[in-house]
Amino acid sequence: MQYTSLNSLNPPQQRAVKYIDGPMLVLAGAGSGKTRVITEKIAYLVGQCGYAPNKIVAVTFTNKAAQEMRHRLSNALGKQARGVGISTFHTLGLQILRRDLAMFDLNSGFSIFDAEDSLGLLKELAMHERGDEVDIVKTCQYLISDWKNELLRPTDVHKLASNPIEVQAAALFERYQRSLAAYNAVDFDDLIYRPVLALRDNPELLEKWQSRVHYLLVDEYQDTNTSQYELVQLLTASRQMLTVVGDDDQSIYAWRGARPENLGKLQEDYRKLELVKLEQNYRSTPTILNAANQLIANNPHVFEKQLWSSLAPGEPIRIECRTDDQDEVDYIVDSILDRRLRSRADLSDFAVLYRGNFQARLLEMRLQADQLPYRISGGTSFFARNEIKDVMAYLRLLVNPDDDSAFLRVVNVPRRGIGAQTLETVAAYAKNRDCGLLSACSEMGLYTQLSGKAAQSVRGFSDWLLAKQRYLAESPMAAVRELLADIGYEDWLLQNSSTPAAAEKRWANVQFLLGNIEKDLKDRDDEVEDTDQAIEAVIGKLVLRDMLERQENDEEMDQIQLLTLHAAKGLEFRHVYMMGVEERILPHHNSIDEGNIDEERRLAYVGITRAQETLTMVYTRKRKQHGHVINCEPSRFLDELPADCIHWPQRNAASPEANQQRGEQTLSGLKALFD
DNA sequence: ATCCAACTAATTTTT
DNA sequence: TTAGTTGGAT
Repeated sequence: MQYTSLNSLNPPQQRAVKYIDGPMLVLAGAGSGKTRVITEKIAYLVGQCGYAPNKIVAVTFTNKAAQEMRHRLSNALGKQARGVGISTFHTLGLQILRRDLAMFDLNSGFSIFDAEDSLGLLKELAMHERGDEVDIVKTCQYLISDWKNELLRPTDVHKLASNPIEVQAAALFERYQRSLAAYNAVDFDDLIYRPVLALRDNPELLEKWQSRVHYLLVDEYQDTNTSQYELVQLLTASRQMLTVVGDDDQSIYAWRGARPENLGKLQEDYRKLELVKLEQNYRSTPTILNAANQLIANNPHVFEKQLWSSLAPGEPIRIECRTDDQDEVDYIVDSILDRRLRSRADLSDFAVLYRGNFQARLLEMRLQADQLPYRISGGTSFFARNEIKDVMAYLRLLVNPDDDSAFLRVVNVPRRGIGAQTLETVAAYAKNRDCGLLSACSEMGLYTQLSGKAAQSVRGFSDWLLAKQRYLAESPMAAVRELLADIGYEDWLLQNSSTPAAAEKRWANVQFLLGNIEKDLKDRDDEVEDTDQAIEAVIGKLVLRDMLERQENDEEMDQIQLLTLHAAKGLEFRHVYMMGVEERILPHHNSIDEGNIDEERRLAYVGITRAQETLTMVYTRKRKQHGHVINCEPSRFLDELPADCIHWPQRNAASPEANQQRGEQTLSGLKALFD
């Protein structure tokens, strides 16, 4: 294998790729080619250093990033890329759990609860005893999640809990974990939490995984939380062979447990840590980079970094003041249309970035009125769709009869006349017998407590499901298709959708899901794996939204991109518009109150560094909020930008309020004269 | 079981 | 303002 591509790397990049003697931290500024460095390094490890592909593991946060890396690696490495373990933290954790089911008290086919399932379970546990309010339970859910990310066990938390809600959450935590175990289930956090706890106090298990991971690479390291970092540390403890890539200036997820200080902590934990900074940016004009540098210089830094670019200077950053939110949207759209003609850009070269999703609403209305195609970030993801959750719940239940969450979702889809009363009875019986709801349904004893009609429905449901379960083992796809046909799911969608067209789309979503499952099952057939467990593995992966083939260009490709600043991380666009660059929005008012302006500044930094050619920042004087008009002030971040990089015509222009005030003053002055 | 009215809360979001 | 949720009524 030839490594001509190494020559096209700049010197720091080459150093990052070629240093393989010990732990290394790559500080990769925005647009400095970090993904390229990671993939080249893997190729180098395999091609030049004799590492077996399957002894290398690369971890990312999202499936999208993992896919991208896999794709790029197969370009660099060809067939050998297949052996390299590229996965998300959660998938890696899943593998650890799956490898030693017994150690984790799990049975094959165990379920993975998503946030919704987990909230449902917590509600069940908390509200049963006391009529607690939903938002209290939600707070508990967050607390428990935080604790898991900090690797605290229920016993640790009992001592720690300081206020009443924490005490309650701590009590819930313990019962919650027990329930999950009873359901043969884990939640998302458990996928990392439980493996780490086990690796921590089980030397044999640790050694086993250390010998599986000879070299570890971690992407977006600034986003790791405590448990993820601990996993990294454990896996690399013996060999100390790791490369982590990150950028403290792009840490924008502290609010969900990320610990950017993990970057600095590496220097303490790996004494021989080698450091490389990637400061050459290949994305943006020097004007944009200077502004970004200057802005972020206001944040404290462990590692200093100066991005530079060898491109032509480029246009100044345009800062626009508009009278209100409608005017803001009109300006942006008009400006995009104008620029599209003048610089012969496609609509997809334009991105509008904002702090909160609500800001996209007006923009969407205007774009729709103008019939301009756009793509909006967020929205209900594929797996949040009801039809997908329904089918997934059926699959989960088939594979794991103890999954009560799935049972409850599915029991009346379609309506089977099994009401709340009946379910109460089943649940009570199941609790008594210490078994899952579905198992309870096949016990004779239950039917002494149910009336004829209810008993018949429940019986029918459970017998039918058990038959499908048997069928699933011999012919998974046929079983699933038959199941959906039996319940008349297509018709059910038709009845439960607003329009026939919507129903058709939802049914198409289901077909898409089935297609992906089928494909993944086939892929598994090629490799040597237990067919019996294949469907279980496929469903487990599906819950993690892994392996799903992107449903690409079902519509137009040339669309204006509408994104939150968070969603924009990692992307780039020729022309970027940042809207609502105002106090209380871009430094968000909650962050102002809590005093963490730094993360908001990083958010602005991420936004600015998305732009390749031009950047326009817009703020308004007034905007409607919750139905009321409020006055706005330009963001403090605008004042932090260097004057020679910006074009700000309306800077210090008197605001209407100031004018009005002045008017009132003269008026009162006149009054005083008369008095 | 289903539907409607009233009430509430309103950053960011992946797995 | 609006969307989503909850509780009550039919």
